[in-house]
Amino acid sequence: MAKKNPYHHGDLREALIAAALVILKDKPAKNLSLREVARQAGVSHTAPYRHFEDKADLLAAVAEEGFIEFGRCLKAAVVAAKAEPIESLQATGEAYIRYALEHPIHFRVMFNYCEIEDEIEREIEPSPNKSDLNKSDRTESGHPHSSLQTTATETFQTLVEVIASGQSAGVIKAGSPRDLALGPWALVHGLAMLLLDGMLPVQGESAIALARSVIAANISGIQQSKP
Amino acid sequence: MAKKNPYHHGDLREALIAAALVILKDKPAKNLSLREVARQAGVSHTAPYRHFEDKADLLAAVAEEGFIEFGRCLKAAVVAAKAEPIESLQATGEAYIRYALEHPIHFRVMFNYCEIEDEIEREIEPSPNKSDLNKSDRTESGHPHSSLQTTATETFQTLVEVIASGQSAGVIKAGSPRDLALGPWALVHGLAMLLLDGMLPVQGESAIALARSVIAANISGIQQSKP
DNA sequence: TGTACATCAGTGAACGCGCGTTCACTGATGTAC
DNA sequence: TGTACATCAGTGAACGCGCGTTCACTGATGTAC
Repeated sequence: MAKKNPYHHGDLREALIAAALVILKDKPAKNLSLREVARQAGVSHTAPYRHFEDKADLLAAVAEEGFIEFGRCLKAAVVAAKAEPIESLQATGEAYIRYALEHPIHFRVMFNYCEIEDEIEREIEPSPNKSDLNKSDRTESGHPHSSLQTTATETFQTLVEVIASGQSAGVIKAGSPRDLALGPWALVHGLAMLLLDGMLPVQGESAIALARSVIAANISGIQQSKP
Repeated sequence: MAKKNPYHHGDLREALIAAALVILKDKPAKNLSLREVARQAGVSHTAPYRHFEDKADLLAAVAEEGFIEFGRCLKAAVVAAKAEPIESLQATGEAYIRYALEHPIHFRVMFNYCEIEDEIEREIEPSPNKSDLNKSDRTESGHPHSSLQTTATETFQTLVEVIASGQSAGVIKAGSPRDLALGPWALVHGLAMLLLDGMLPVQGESAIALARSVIAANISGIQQSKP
């Protein structure tokens, strides 16, 4: 119904995340303030505190949203490649790059988040009697936002499973699937970072094409050599 | 001679860079303020302005220092590997990882710098009559700190040259050396990032060992297949 | 259906803080004579 | 060797700003009776 100025927003939490994304479009990941987010969302500067503990909490929400969609993209790529492991590996790599290029804001928040988190932890840790600091939305591991870590790890699992099924099919060489997955992962991750940082003189679809060939070369390095 | 409290510092510029590195050890790359750097260096908070235009200028100096040492490490690796191109490639990759792990602060500043720079540029650009903004220490390209970009590009050249010499020796497959270099570069870069961000459950020498095997697999993907 | 009340999302004034930046200054150092 | 002066690195008070955080509040909504 979208009333003009409703006192109650409806879904301010989502609106704040959306506002953060708008702001992050214009300025680099850091430096965004909760006040600015509130301003962008058109609410008072204290309203965000009803939904997020602090800035890191908001960014964690952005990152989590990102990881969920990211995981969806990677899995979709595997599905689209049917049961062909090598094809799946190639498709997953491309999907990785494509996601990074199409959602640069999310991607940066997702993978630069640890820095912010480190800082928060350092600020908290000085007083070691932590029992009174255990806020309700912290998970049991004691690590704030470790559900985020879990999501990230699960995403990587997609790749590990593809490798494992490639080994079963005899097209990928033997070894720990985790270790074997690391190469492709690092490759696409590094490529994504370099592309986002503008270190490479390519953009758009030609960046995808470049990624495709680089990924292909990398995959051939872990393939089972044919007799 | 180290007088107690000399009015003139001697080499405040270097001292400020060193102070920044100390601060960056404790807190993530962002958020450091020139005031804090001055405090750490034991000078008044306006003193840094004698040597750096602003925070980005100081960070650019850190990054440049990093790139110089980084380039030195990579070239040393090539030299140590004599004229063996595959060996050189492997050694360069290892040196890349080793540098990142041993100089995490520099490495992060070097490769996250673009974000800061973007922000600075956006702040400057709104007024398009740029002639009065051309500070003397900006290079002719108009891009602030583009000497930094140059240094970064030159560093990458080390890798391209190794690829090219590998092609001459017939041990690396044909194609644009630049494109072929991109895979190994992205791989080691991504690996370095993932390691620094603590996304992988390895540390120290075992991280190097892991890197070694991942790099080896990657190299085999661009080798000339033997008849 | 109406009334009374609890709940809680969002408000806005107020605070203290660290920051970047300015500006007139101070005092060490180098140089000309 | 001594004096006078220019230079400029570093000082410290002052400013305005946006931030995070607090706190008593307001008013919309849901529920019990």
